[in-house]
Amino acid sequence: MELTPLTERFVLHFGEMGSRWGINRTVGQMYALLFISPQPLNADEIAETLGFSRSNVSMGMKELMSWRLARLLHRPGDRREYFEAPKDIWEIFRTLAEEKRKREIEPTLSMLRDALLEVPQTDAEHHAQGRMREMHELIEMATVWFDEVQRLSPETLESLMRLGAKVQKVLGFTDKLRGKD
Amino acid sequence: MELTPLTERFVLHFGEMGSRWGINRTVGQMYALLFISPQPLNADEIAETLGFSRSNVSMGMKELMSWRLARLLHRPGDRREYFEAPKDIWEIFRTLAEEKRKREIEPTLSMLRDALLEVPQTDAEHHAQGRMREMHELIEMATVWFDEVQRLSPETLESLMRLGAKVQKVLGFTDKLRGKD
DNA sequence: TTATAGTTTCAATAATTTCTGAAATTACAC
DNA sequence: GTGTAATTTCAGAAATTATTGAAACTATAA
Repeated sequence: MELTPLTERFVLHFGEMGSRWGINRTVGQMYALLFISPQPLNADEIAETLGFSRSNVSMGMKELMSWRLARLLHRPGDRREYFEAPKDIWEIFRTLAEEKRKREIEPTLSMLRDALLEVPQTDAEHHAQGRMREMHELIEMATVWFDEVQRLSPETLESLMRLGAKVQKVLGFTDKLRGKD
Repeated sequence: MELTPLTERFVLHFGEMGSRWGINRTVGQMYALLFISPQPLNADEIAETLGFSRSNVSMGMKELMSWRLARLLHRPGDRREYFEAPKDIWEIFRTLAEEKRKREIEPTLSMLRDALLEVPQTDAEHHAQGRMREMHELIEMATVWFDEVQRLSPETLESLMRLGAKVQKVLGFTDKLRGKD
């Protein structure tokens, strides 16, 4: 498969951004390629298009599958494995949020929970525990919120998002909006 | 400054998680230390407590300041620079979200905007552009939403969060809740 | 079975990132 | 100004992470 200028730009960008997003360059490119591909691709096509080794593609796809950003499928009469990226952009959004939460938030939440069970031995520990409690409460609240909101249908979520800050008015909350900084 | 077992655990955890969060181990530890410290610390104290080189602390603090997760202050009669982490947990949350958006989302949004201006030359490009449009729309919507909601006071935001999915009921939206997968 | 296409593993190495110590710079007190 | 404490810079060393190619493994067709 040949990349057109437009698709190449997209793929290269995902490669560059990969490191900021916590995946590596080649995995970022592989995902971008799957995302824009009109049909599932097999590992050789991916390796050939992007110019990576076959083994790198194998490992990269494993990683993408662990993020649930790629799935495996087979075509009748072809024993190679094909990969595709989930189509529904809302599903991708949710999946990504779930995986990030599992990897980047849960471990910390769990560490905080443990730390809060300890009996502080010094003033310093007492203070530190207070800070940890604040952190724990915020993260806990945000994740519970996320859990609940995630169960809404994409349509409702979209309406809610489009409502934005106006939700506050509609609900009759009183609030002073913050200035731009 | 000596770390107690409780604070050491917290600091080491932030070091470990650092790489998943896009900062490195030592910067993660530095932030954790500042976060739980009851008073501002100078660079030597940080270096000594965590066992890093003085120059590493200098670079680390620069990075934390670029994330607005640390700020500089001076004490009368002491010419060293002291650092502290913002106290308000909501402010931290907002700051982090803003910085992540700037670094991890804006560049992609901008690439997508450019790509969507191009006239597709082939079927493949046409399809790819369609996918990019979906991605762009979702990100755009989410960031506009975030902009607006961010202007709410922490109190309102907290009420809203505690409302969770019930917001949908209160607003009279009809929606079927999604099962747990 | 066996042959072989397809996939994965893994040790070696390439590339990148992190961290340090020494030198340079800056800021302040005298 | 000069001297010194504090900070930053930066080149190289150390550590980590990414990538490859060859070998091992697996599944299927003949």
